[in-house]
This record gives sequence, C-alpha cells and structure tokens, in this order.
Amino acid sequence: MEISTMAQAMQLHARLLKSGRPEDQTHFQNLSKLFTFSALSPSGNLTYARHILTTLKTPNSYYYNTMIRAYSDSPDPTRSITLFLDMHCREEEERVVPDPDKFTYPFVLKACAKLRHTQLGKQIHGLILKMGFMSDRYVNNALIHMYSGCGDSGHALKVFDEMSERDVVSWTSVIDGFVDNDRPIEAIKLFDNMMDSGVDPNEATLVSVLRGCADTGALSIGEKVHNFVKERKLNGKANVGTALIDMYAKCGCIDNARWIFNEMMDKDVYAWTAMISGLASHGLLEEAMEHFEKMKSCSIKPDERTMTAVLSACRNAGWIGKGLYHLRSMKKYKLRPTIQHYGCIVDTFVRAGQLDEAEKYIRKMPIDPDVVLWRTLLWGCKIHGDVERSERLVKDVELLKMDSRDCGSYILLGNVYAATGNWKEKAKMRELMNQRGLVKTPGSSRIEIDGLIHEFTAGDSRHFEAENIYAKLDEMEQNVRREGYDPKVSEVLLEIDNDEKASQLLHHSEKLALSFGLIKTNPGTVIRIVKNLRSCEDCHSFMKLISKLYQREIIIRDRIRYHYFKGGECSCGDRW
DNA sequence: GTTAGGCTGG
Repeated sequence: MEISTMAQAMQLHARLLKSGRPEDQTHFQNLSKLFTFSALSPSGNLTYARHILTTLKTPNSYYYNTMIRAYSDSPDPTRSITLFLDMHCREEEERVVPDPDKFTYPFVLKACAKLRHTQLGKQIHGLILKMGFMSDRYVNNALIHMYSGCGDSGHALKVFDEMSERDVVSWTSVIDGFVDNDRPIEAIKLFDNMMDSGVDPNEATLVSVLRGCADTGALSIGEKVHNFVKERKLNGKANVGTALIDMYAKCGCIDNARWIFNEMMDKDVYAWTAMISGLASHGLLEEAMEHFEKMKSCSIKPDERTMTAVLSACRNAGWIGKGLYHLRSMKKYKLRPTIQHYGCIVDTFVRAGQLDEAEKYIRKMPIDPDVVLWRTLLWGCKIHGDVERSERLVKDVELLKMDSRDCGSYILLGNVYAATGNWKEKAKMRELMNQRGLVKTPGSSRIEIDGLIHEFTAGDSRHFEAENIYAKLDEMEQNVRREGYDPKVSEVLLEIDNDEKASQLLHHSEKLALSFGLIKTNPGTVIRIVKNLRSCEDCHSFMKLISKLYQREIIIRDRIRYHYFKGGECSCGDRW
C-alpha cells in the first residue's frame, strides 16, 4: 500500500493492530513504512511517529534513528537529544532499547548544532571516540558541522585535518562554517585548497564560497566562481542563483545581480528577497518596492527576511508611513514582526529626527527592546545633539548593564558627549570602560586586489607594506586637506561594518588605512559601502573625502545607504 | 536508512 497522507498511515496502522499478525513479514514492512512516513514526510506527524515507537516491544535502531532524525529537523531539536539519551542510558525498562550506532550520531550532532549546545556536542564527540566511530565519514562530517554550528571553527578544522578520507561534504561543511563564523577569508582560502587537492566542488560548496565572497566583497573571486558555475551548468539552480545575486549586489555590481535575477527561471521567495534587499542597499528604493509588488503579484508570499528588506528600503527612503503600513501588513502573511522589523521603524523615526516618536515607539512595542534598538535611539541623540535624552536613556534603561561584554554603548555615549564638546564626560566613559575591563574591538576592513584579499585592522601595522601604506595615507590626507585628490589610487573597496567602525573610519588617522588599503593602480573604481554610515555628519565628511579623491560623485550617490538626498539636501535637512 | 547548502539585521 502506498502512503501519501497521514490519514492513510493511521488507517493502515489500525488495520495492522487489528490483524494481530506481528510475526508476519509484510506486517513489519508496513509498520516500518508508515512509521517512516509519519516521522520524515513533510505531511507527517511526529507525535504519531513517537506514539508508534512507544508501542513497539522491540524497536530496532532504525526506528530510534529515524525518530532522532525527525526531531533534529523539527523546531524543537531537544527531543532528539532526550531520545538519544534514552538510547545511550537505556533508561526505559521492560523494553529493549537499541544501542546508538553510526547512523545515530550524525542526527544527534545536528541537533547539538541547531541548539548551539557545545558542551553536549563535545561529550558526544567523546562517546564517538570511545565507541570507535571516528573512522566513519558521515560521523566526522557531522562533527565538523556541529563544531561550526556552535561557533567553534577551530575544532571543526581539527576534526577535518584529522580525517583520513575527506569528501566534498567535509570540505563544504568546514568552508561553510568559516563563513558562518565570520571568517570568510579562511573560507575562500580553503576553497582554493580544495580545488588544488582535486576535490570537485558541488553546488553546496559554490553557494558557501559565494557567501564568503559576498561577506568580503571579493568580487573577482566571486566572478571566478560564477564562471565555474556556468561551466558546470549550475546556473539554473535556485540556491546558486540566489547566492550569485547576493554576491554581486554586495560587491556593488547591482547590474550583474539584476541580470542573474532576470535570467532565473523559477524565482522563489529567496531570490526575490536577495534582489529586493540588493536594490534597497543600492539606494534603488522605488525599484525595490516595485519588485516587492511584482513578487506578490506572482503569488509568492513574503517571509520575515523579505519584510526586513522592504522595511529597510522604506527606512532608506525615509518613508515612515509606508514602513508602518508594511509592518502592519505582515499580519496578513501570518508573519510576526521581530525586533529587526521594529528596529527599521525606529530607525526611520530617528533618521527623520523624530526622537520623541522613536522613543515612544520603542516603549510601546509588543516585544522587549534589546540593546541594539536602544542604541539606535542613542545614535540619534548623538546626531541631533540630544545629550539630555541620551543620559536619561542610559540611566533609565540601564544600557550599560544590558551588554556587559560589549562596549558599544560606552563608546556611543562617549561620542554623544564628544559631539557636544563635553570632553570631560567623554573621558569619564573611557575610564569607566577601563575600570570594567572592557576592551574596544578595533574596526577592520578588507580589500580585494587581483584576487588577493587584504585585511586591515585599525591601528594594525603588520601588513607587509604597512610602512608604505601609512606614508601614502599621510600624503593622501594632506592632499585631501588641500582639496586635491590622488589619481593613483583608482580602486577602493570599502567596508564599514558598524557604527563604531564608521566613526572610527572618519575620526582617526587609521581611517584612511582602513578605507584605502593598498596603494596600487587598478582599472575601474569600485566603491562599496557595505553597511552603516550612520550619521549625516559621517556621511558628509566621507562623501567629501571620496568625491575629492575620485571626482566620482555619481557612484557615491548610487551606493550610499541610509540617506536620501533630494536636490543636494540630505534627509536630516543638512546641506552638503 | 545518514552528513553540508541560497535571501534578513535596528
């Protein structure tokens, strides 16, 4: 009997129970079939599968493994771990519980990865060693995934290094882990090694390395991967297409992103979202919204990420009304707004200088605001010089206690004081940070030249050309001060990851090192601003600097995010 | 019978 619905499965189960012939071979086959359907099919029912499992007198490991697998893929993977512990400790009496085998471990490790349960993952690793499963490729790959998922790429790499035979999944898992753990350069390096060692990448590998390129702004490597994709005729794959759209958009090539998108046959919500958010980040806000409408007219339902992209387009355009409208519309799609969505709205208020509204909005939000959200408002205080509000916020909300490990709020509050010339208070903040032993994480930036990625950290002088770079930067700074520009530097790939980095970039001498990196002539100018250039003030100085350097105002205007310009007037009302 | 894999972020 074929099973395609849960109702059929339950009917069959009832018949089997009635027939009373459990010794029959077909009985076993049918039972296993309906169990597998209940546990693994998308229309299955986990509770029912669990029920079947409990009724079995002598369940074999297949049943347990399948159940653990189903739980590890479910929204609540803890159940997978509980069941594994049952197996491991044989807690159920009166029943023979099978021992875990080589199939069990990959599933339970996946659950650990999902839960980011490093401790348990390590213990299970120990068990695997003890039980002698370390020679199994699947188990090893699952260990790599577990460590990567728990944010421990170091251990993932260790497992990988010690494997006797690695396959494409091993390579991909470790590469993907590096990307997820914010180490995209190592991911790209590993991809190179992989190609050198003759392992053939598949679409999963290409997707991972493209994500790494997107994070680094490594355009020429991304292009190479794109060529490889074409060679292998993998263009048609939805996931590869989406990764390409995203990579091109994040590397500043919105035209290429558009092209890939238009060529895609079946555009799903992922592809649309990648396109919409790419357009939004390139300041093509009307076009982003048109795409959103088009997507809906193709009967594709937006997901949370789509809505984030839409709301950030509204924010970048300064459309408060539209933003609120789209936030409310989420209900229609059965989506519950998350803190990011509310954050976009708050940021829209902040950018428009409506700090009261922003604060009111935060206080009446249906979910608890977090540090980052409060900081958005605090940042607004800095731009608009609202010291009174910022001090009150820090006291009321206990901002400094909210993120004990992170020093972002201290720095921001320090900046608020600095912006109003209150150097005494700023120094106090610095002192407070020192007292509490908080270390400022330096901003960093990456630049890709001829396929080679250089990473710069503020104040760092370890680069092999550091001396030349700093000398050149000084020279450039002098030039800029004299309102000149340096035609020798023709390629800039700039990445500003967060507020702190943005302000660092503009307020310290290292700022130029971060933004201009190597001094090398290269055809074509690519200016990429990945994330926040938050305050108008920052924008202004940055714009001026870059325009003078490159005399390429148009590029800048196209790329800039978070500010909207009308006739030379910025959203905050400043002229520049 | 297993393992990796696309879009979001204040």
